[in-house]
Order: sequence, then structure tokens, then C-alpha cells
Amino acid sequence: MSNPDPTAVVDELSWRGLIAHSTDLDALRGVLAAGPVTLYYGCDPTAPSLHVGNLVGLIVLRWFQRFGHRPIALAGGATGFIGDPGGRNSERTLLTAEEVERNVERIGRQLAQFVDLTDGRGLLVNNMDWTAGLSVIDFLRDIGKHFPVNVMLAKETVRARLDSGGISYTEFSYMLLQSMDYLELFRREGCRLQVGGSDQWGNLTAGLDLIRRVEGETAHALSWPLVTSATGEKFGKSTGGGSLWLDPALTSPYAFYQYWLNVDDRDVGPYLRFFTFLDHAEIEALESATVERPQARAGQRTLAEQLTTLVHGPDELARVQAASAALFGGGALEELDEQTLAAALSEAPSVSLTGEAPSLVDLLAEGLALSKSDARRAVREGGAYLNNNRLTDESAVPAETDWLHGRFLVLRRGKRSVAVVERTR
RNA sequence: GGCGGGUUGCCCGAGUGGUCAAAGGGAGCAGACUGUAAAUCUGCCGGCUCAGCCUACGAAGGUUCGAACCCUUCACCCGCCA
Repeated sequence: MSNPDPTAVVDELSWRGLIAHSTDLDALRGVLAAGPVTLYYGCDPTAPSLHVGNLVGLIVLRWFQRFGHRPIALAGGATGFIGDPGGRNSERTLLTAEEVERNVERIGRQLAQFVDLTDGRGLLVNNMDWTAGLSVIDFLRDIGKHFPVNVMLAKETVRARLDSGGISYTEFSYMLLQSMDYLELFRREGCRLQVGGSDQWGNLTAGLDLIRRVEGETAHALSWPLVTSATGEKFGKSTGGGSLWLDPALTSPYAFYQYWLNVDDRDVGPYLRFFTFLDHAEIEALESATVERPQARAGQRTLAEQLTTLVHGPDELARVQAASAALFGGGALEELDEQTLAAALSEAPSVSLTGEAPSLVDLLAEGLALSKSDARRAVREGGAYLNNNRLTDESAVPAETDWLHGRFLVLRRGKRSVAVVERTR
């Protein structure tokens, strides 16, 4: 898709609620109108995978690409080494060089999945490339000289840290590195726009200042609002507390799909706008459907479908939908044929068994990653199920007839956590 | 460098010799109600070979019949002074 009006990307993002702060929007439109604009978004490799928090950035890059612009996805091999002081009240634990390197490699692959890199339409870079060889003296002279400490101290991220636990010189310097990235990309690639979450605003504007001082030119910044949820919980914390990762090894596509399927009614509309590329009419229709017939959860279903496809692909989507239908369909598991059941269960965490079966409490603990105390408690509280039947006996052992098709036991804790035990002989 | 304050379970935070696995809140989990939602109510929320035992209150050592609580040393954090 190529839109005839390259400035319309601003209106699109605005309609979707993806603009929180911006530098001069009219000036930005002017730049966008003048031709394809190169812009960048950076992620630090603090973990071996991107998470949903990074998803907005990737989607914004895609929007720009759709409107004919040229996105750069930056993996922060250098900045991740230092640690962003923002959004925390204490110092980060430094990652080792091996960890950063490994994370950069993995995150780079994920970034490449979201941005079309063919024929120079997009670019993937690592800021370590221009930071590693820099000497301290050059850095202090060429970059540090342009940063008034009084201005840095006034930045929200720094001030918050001064009020809580203090901040090391290392993290204090983070802003300089990020600004230097922008300057570097401005020089190398003619990058004129940096996008980021609103918590990055201070860092974004620091980059603009640097470019103005060094190059005497105006660059732009655009931020999106922090994604929140209606209940005030941290967005993207999957049930169970962990982050919602994009890597299927860290968050299974099934769990990923279920997360979106369970989104609060009040969040569906905003999330459809933020996270999908559906057109306005379709989103508005889903928004009214959510108001009129909330129990159908049409919005949640579409959201879950769209995002699972975006991140994990259509094949995974089909599998997790089959699994969800089997596990939440309300029908008896015994009635599912072996093939369907096996396919559905392939999405759930599983335990393989060869010999005699241990107690169900042991299996619950292992399959659902609980402590045995927790597993015991779940049974005691009536929150543990075998093949959709509530367990009541803490010392129960699976009976021969419990094995579905002679192969499977379906264990469940509460409504949503499912694990499968598979027996091989 | 000096003086003072602090370090408690996932987070915040009470606890100053036995009744402490440690108040209260938040987060989380389960049950009921529902729509695999929200709100609400109820229960749970260190581990285990679970009516008992083990491990835990920054670290190590000590006093004591007994220590999260007292003493010593060390580490880190926060103030004020230099």
C-alpha cells in the first residue's frame, strides 16, 4: 500500500491516539511533504526479546513505511550497555558484554521482522557501531560540551532519580549517548525524526538540541502516550506477572493470544487503534459492537487475531484458535478426536511421561510451574481440574480411564492455565 | 573523613528479646457471580516428606534457655557537616 499523501501519516497516527507530544507538527508536515523522511526508533537489548511495550514503536515505524517513509530500527548495543535511568527509581544492574551481544542479536532479528528492509526501504542498525571506537576525550569534547548539566538535571527522568535513590554518572550519561545516536543518524542517513514512548521525550528533545547546536539544523521528535489499562495495571504484564514477550519461546503464542482475548472492554477500542492496521470504519464498528454486545467480545477476538498474526503468523493463529476452542469450548474433552486434541494441546505447556504416573499434585506442580505447596493449595481451594473435572483429593493419582485416548491428561488451574501430560510407551 | 538515620517476604511498609513465617496495603492466585470481562464478596498468598518440620527479616560472628528485635565487624543506601 502506498498512500499518495505522505503527510497523512500524521493524521493517521493522531486518529489512533498515537501522538502524545510532538515538536512543531506543521513543520514536520512540511518535511514529510518534501519527500520520503528517514526516521528512527531505538530499543535497548535489556532482555533477550522485545515485549509488547516495544510493539507500539514497531507499529509506528510500519505506519511511516506505509506512507512511503524510510524507518530505521536501532538496536541499542551501546545504550543497553549503560542503562536508561528512565522509569525506575534505582540503578540498573549492568548486563555483561555477552548478554548484551546475545540480546542485540536476537532483538535485531525481531526488529527485522517488523520493518521491510528490502531495497533500502528500511534499515537496521546497532549504535555500538559508532560508539565502540569513540575515545573518552573525543566524547567529552565533541558531545559532552553541548550538554548543560543544569538542563540535564531538569529532565524528568533525572529529577525523579535524584528524588529517590540517586543516579550514577553512568546512567546520567545515557541521554548523551541517545542524543549522539540521533546526531549520527542525522549525519549518516539524513534522519530527521525520532519516535519513542512519551517516557522518552526528554531523551528525544536532548537529541534535537544536540543536532541544532552541532549542525545548526532542525530535526523532529514524536512520542506516543504510554499504553495503560483501564484497571491501572501495568500494560503488558501477562497474567502471572511476567512480561508479554514477542519471542514464542518466552511467551507462547497461546498465552499471547489469550492475553488479548482477555482485554478489558474499556481498553479494546484504544488497543485496536494502537495495535492494528484495520481501517477506521472497521475499528469503529468493533467499538460499537463492544458497547452493544460486550459478551460476544468481537473486539477482543479481532484484536487477538490481528496481533497474533502480526507477531506469530497465520499458522500459529490457526493453532492457538483451535486450542482455545478445544479448551474453552465447553464440550467434553473426551469427545474430541485424538487428532484435534493433540493439535490443540500442542500449544500448552507439557510434561512427558514414560513410566508410572506420579500424583496429580506432582503433575500440576511440574506442568503449571507451581510449587507443590501451591499445587496442593489449588486442589484444596477447588481451583485444580483434571480433564475439566474439579479435583478434590490432594493425594489422587491419575486412573487408567483418565488418560484421554490413552495418551493425555489435561490439567488446569483456574480458568486459564492449562498444561498437558503426555504418556509415551 | 566525621556525625546521624536506614537495609524486613514480589513491591510498599509495621514490628525493638519469647504469643513472629512476621500487622496493614498493593500486586498476584483461587472460588462465587458473569462474558475466558469489569465491579463485588470469600478464601489463599516462603518451602516441604504439611496437625509437624525446615528456611527467612542486608552479610558474618557473638550474647541469651530463646534474637527480625541486644552487641561487634563488614557491605550498601539516605541526610547533615567537612
